[in-house]
Amino acid sequence: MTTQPLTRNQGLVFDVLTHSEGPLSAYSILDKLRDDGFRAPLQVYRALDKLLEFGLVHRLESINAFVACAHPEEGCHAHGITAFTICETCGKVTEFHDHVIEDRLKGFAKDRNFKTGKTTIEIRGTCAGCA
Amino acid sequence: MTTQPLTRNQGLVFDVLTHSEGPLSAYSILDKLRDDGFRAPLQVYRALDKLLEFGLVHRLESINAFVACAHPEEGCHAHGITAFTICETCGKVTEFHDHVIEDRLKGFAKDRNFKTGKTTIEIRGTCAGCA
DNA sequence: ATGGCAATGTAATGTTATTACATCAATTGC
DNA sequence: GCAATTGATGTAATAACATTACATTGCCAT
Ligand SMILES: [Zn+2]
Ligand SMILES: [Zn+2]
Ligand SMILES: [Zn+2]
Ligand SMILES: [Zn+2]
Repeated sequence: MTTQPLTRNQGLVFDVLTHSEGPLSAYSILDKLRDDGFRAPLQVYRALDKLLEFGLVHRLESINAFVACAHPEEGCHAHGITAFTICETCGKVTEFHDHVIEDRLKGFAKDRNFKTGKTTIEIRGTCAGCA
Repeated sequence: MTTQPLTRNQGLVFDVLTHSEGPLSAYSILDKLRDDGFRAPLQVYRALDKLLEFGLVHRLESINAFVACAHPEEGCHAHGITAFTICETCGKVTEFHDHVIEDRLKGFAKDRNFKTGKTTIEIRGTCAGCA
């Protein structure tokens, strides 16, 4: 896999996400980068778009937030469908991959001639530490 | 299952969704109900909250939209986890339930003592008719 | 009748995301 | 070298989605 060098803005955003305890909204990323010259949401969204494309970051649809990939060495694209648990108390996110689920979803789509684009699997609840 | 009688606002919102070809955003529901006296987003969101609670409507997290349940007689709560395919071309939504996927997700959560709340499964892509 | 409760009306505000347009920097082809 | 192209950036404005706050209404049980 050929790794793209990140631009300054992409690097800054990725760094913020990597060092964050949990997922962040685009606007909280913006706030954290004010001192680095960020002024507008678009600077964040543009960087995020690229990072998503590279497989370095995931978007959590159910909470409108972004999180660094758990194994960015590979870029997550190699691993097929990504699923998440999201703790609603502490914000902790766990990323996992399940081939049975993936095969099942692919089978359903294939049976109906549905051409799959992006698949979202997110479990919201309470993690072991917060129970 | 005991069916709640819907209030006027709940009934109007449910009716709009039931007669819609595809999913609708809260604000487009609002627009369709102007003539019925709706003035503010909150009227829609409050009705939607109840309809979601009753299992008559689903929220599609990945597109910020709402859709009537495919089998509202039962209330969808009886059927466990609900998954969707969403056509990005025509907007068509198909609802399905898969016990293998459900068991697999429950197993993952149980293994980690993660207490599951709501689970989202959404496949975005292109339906057979739009391919 | 009245106290409690769910639903409603309305305004204001907060949060998330995109459009539009100008500028800058690196690369390519001549 | 130098125009043309391409990708990234800066900035402002606006659109789209959702919630908070507070007043009011209608209903039901005591
Ligand atoms: Zn990942
Ligand atoms: Zn937690
Ligand atoms: Zn349903
Ligand atoms: Zn379609």
